[in-house]
Amino acid sequence: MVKVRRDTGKAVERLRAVGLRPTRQRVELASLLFRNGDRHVTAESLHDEASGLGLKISLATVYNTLHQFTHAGLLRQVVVDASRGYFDTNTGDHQHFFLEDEGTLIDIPGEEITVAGVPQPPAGLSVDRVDVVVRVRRG
Amino acid sequence: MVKVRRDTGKAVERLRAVGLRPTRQRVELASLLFRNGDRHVTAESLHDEASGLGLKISLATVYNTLHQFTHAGLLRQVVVDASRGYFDTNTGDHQHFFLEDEGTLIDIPGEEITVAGVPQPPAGLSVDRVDVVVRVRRG
DNA sequence: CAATAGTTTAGAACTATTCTAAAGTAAGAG
DNA sequence: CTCTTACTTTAGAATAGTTCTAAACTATTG
Ligand SMILES: [Mn+2]
Ligand SMILES: [Mn+2]
Ligand SMILES: [Zn+2]
Ligand SMILES: [Zn+2]
Repeated sequence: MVKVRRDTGKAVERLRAVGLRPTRQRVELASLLFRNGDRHVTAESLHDEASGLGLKISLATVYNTLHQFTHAGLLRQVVVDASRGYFDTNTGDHQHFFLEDEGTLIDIPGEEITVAGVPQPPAGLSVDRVDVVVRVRRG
Repeated sequence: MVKVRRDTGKAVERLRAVGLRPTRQRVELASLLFRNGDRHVTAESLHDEASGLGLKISLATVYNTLHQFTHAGLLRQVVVDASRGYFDTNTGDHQHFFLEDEGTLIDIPGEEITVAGVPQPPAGLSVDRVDVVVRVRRG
């Protein structure tokens, strides 16, 4: 008989696959982040969520973990707000609606949206990525 | 005989036109910002520039002034970096290259670049603006 | 188990930005 | 002009998000 608290197995595998030790904290955060579909979190929102579920983890570790996951390719960062950093579990080609009133992000699939007419970058530089943010408000 | 230290007259007019008192500090900053073509500044870069020219102005006033100019429609803000806020003297329709290594912005005219296929925003919300950031690096 | 490299964390430190409240100044009235 | 007042500037304190430090802890391997 195996005792399973949560769907922790997949998280452990996922961590091992990218060369990260499956510590309790990393497994718990990975479970929260990758359980369902795509998510957009800030360090503090994720920390609050974990704390609210009774998980014991420091904010510093949440920051460390989000960066490690990002460097491992499990997450990407999204810049939409000068005062908060967002992390996105969807690392594929896509763009965002940003609800300025709520501070929330909604994905726009990469197949739906297109950017045309990007001029050639200045000499010696190459395009790293093209980000589109559609800012929306009530009204 | 009129003593003119700088091209200060246009700045004074511009401030009066938007209902801002032409104080020494606002006139000096407006002169720096709007003298030549388009500029992209951070509060600190503008403060450094002013200080370097021997102008006496506090960083708090630079922040105040940049926000007042923005609210008056003389500037707009650009979000490209989670750790710094940029202000843009070009308030027209355009997008940006962001040189991630240097932290500098280059305009892309609005007529050159196009975004197609933006889905309808969620119910009750309307599009405020669409921002495109083309992130470029050496290589 | 023991040894060790990697990890977590409390709290200090940092950085960009905003706030406070006291001193200074532009603008209109007289 | 000069007075009066509302607006402005500013030094320094305060915030907020994030990173750093270094000491305690733990996953992994032999
Ligand atoms: Mn990083
Ligand atoms: Mn503002
Ligand atoms: Zn996304
Ligand atoms: Zn611009």
